[in-house]
Amino acid sequence: MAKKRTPSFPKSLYPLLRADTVEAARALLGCVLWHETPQGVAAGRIVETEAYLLDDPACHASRGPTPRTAVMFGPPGRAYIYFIYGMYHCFNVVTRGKGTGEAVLIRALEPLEGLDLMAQRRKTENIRNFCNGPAKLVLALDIRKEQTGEDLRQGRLRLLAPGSYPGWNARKPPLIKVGPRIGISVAVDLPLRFYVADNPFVSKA
DNA sequence: CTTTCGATCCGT
DNA sequence: CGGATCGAAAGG
Repeated sequence: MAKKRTPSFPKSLYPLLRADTVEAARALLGCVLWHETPQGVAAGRIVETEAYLLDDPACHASRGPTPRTAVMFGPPGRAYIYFIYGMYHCFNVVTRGKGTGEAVLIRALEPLEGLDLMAQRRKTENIRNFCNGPAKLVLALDIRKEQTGEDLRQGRLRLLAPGSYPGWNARKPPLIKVGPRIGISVAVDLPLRFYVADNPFVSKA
């Protein structure tokens, strides 16, 4: 009988989250976002990210800490989830050390586990529409705003190593493409969006 | 207190 | 391309 592997946070990721947000945005591609609720587990591979930097007017933390963005100024590896457009939420991974407000927005996942739950929550049978957008993946995994501040190395909401599920060859990593960020009105031209080339689950090619 | 507007999604 | 929908944050 095969030994069942417990999903685990990639040890090498934490120093990177603390050190450099752009490198973190690249390194997060391929990692798995995993959420366990009373209904079961839903998980997907991260295929699209965006970096939000301190000196960047599009970054929520760029004008100093507020009640909403306080967690961005805390330790790395925590969840920052915010409410947007009156009806949606977006999920970020906090980066850098205490006092520095930066984060990586997770924009798209390739669905891996809990496809039935995702279909229910997203009210569609089309797998491509489960997690191909920042608010869509929050709905598909049923992530709540109250989970802001949770440590993504352990607990119900986790970041897992790329090898945690089949379908990722660390020896032959896919091409990473770079482009401008989406949905912002300032600093539009900065090349801070990263995505896996030729992946059908990215929100925009 | 009032106003503005947004790191989006969906149907047309 | 416009409508839905509401809280955070900036301004008076």
